[in-house]
Amino acid sequence: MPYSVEHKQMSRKKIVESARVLFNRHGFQDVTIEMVMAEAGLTRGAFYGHFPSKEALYEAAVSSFLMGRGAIWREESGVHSATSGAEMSRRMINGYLSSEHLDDLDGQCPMIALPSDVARANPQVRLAYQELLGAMVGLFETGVDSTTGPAREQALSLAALCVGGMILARTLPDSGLAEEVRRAAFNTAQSMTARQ
Amino acid sequence: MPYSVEHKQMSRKKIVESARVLFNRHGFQDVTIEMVMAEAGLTRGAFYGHFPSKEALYEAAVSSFLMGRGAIWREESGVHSATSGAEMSRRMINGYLSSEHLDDLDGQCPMIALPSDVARANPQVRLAYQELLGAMVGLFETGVDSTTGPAREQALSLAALCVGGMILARTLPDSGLAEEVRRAAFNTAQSMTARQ
DNA sequence: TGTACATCAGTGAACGCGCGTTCACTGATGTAC
DNA sequence: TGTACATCAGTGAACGCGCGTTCACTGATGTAC
Repeated sequence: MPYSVEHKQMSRKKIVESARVLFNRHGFQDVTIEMVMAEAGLTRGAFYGHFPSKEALYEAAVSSFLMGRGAIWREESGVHSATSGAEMSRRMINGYLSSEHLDDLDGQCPMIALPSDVARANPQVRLAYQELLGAMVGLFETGVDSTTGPAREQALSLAALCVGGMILARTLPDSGLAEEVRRAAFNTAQSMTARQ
Repeated sequence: MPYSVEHKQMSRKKIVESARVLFNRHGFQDVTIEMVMAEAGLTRGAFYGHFPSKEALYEAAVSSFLMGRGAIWREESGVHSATSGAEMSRRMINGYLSSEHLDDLDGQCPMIALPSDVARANPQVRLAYQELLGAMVGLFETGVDSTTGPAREQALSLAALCVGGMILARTLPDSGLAEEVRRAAFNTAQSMTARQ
């Protein structure tokens, strides 16, 4: 047998990782397979040994966020400790609507980086996006102020506020205004968590 | 002199209108100049008599929303009548977060249709986007519940909620979940307007 | 231990196609006289 | 009023370039004997 299976899996992982970063920064269409493969230390032709098409890579890249940084975030929010839902939500909002996240073009959440790209992509890609939202809403559901309205409704709105605030802040050319939007969303989002 | 100046302006208007609809539906990159010109009843070559480049058309298309349907919306919200700020905001939210707006791929607000495209476009295009947001925030500023926090902060958050909710609803492949997000954002947004 | 061989991840040149842009030309309009 | 002419919006073929995808080939790995 040639090489080891692990070797090929390692290449695949590098390709997905490069793709996630490049797609986040430049969007789906402006990134070429050549760019992704070069970033992964390989050449163009090898790509089709790992993925059937560029769109298949897109799906893998969006999904990978959930297992990568998304998992770290949930961990840091206290998902596996005895942290209350409200405290978890506050921590998540703290990270998600932070200026660090706004500046992190490479590592940002794909929900912020790629909304209109994904809206026009195939169903698999959109499903990967939906799973990201599902993870966020699931966390928020345990931490919103349910005296104001149904917890699920509050959680969905809170997610829309977080994602929407960051998308707007990312898109506005006036960085002062962008920062103002981020801060406003941050404050309002925090006020939607249960106080205790 | 050949033709009339009005004739050329009419062509230009048709081009921008076709572009706005097509960009809204397919995004910037998937729309070709050929498609835009065909929709406007012209041929490819004529384009460069009106615009120096495809990006220049992009800017014009985003801007045109403000003068077109955007103006109608503000009118319908009661901008020029004696309607209270809160009532105006409620009407705007009613239209913006409506299921009709969610289904209107051609006529929708570009803030929803094109966020990640615009985020990577040139500063002029981003400025056109910013002006759309500015118009929305300006209207909301007079109508939010300012007992909860500064009116401007509330207005910015409300805009983020409206735009974010619609972007998510548009992107999710599960239309049931999409509708749930739209409804949640709608209810939360309405509850953020001043009651009186 | 050493040599022949099979496997297959990766290489890199080439193919096809599409699209933004250019440009020489057309023909409708309306002015000049 | 009628005819020649200047203007320029629009036409459509062609150009160039880039990128997704294909494919014949290479060479490193490790097994067979």
